[in-house]
Amino acid sequence: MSKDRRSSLSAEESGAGGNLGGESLLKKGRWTSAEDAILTEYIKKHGEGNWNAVQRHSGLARCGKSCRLRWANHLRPNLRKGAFTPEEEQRIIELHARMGNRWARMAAELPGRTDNEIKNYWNTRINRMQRAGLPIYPADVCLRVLISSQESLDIGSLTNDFGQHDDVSQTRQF
DNA sequence: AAACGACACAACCGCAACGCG
DNA sequence: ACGCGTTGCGGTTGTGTCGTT
Repeated sequence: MSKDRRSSLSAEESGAGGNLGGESLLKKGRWTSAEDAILTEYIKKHGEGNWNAVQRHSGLARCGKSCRLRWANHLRPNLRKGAFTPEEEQRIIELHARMGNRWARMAAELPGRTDNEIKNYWNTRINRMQRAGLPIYPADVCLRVLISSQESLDIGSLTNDFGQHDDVSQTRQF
């Protein structure tokens, strides 16, 4: 089912002509360092945002979506690359217990980390846990989240704040 | 040394939300 | 109020690497 797609994705080194065959002239697949340089240079000059304009004016054969993703996940400054620290892992588990699959929100709580990174980490972790028959959330995390969600509920009932109601429902899962 | 599976990472797709004319 | 283009998010898939058999 996916063979054709696979071959088009691995066409990176065919360079600019990589996947230009279809009705669109936009390239797909892995980014080259040359493309990275063009995108970085463009954003330095014009700033972030307006991604379709990036596509039109940068000379890149990439759709705006792809440019945005590349910038957000790899090129923007202050990105933390490398493995998650134990502290970050702990934080992710807690955040997921509270928020569920709100990757972008979780990324906002972890400076320098991207939603994609967190999502990837979580998905492989989930797979591993499920295969091992282990609980997804450690007991101490369950407890801590439960406590903090109750506190926020109390606060919410006092201040009539919006609270994190779906978070509470998430905590019911375990 | 080769085959295989698990894992980590990168990127695409579809959809919903948003802003603007 | 509505349509349209743009953006952001979450899910999914593809690919490379590494360890195990």
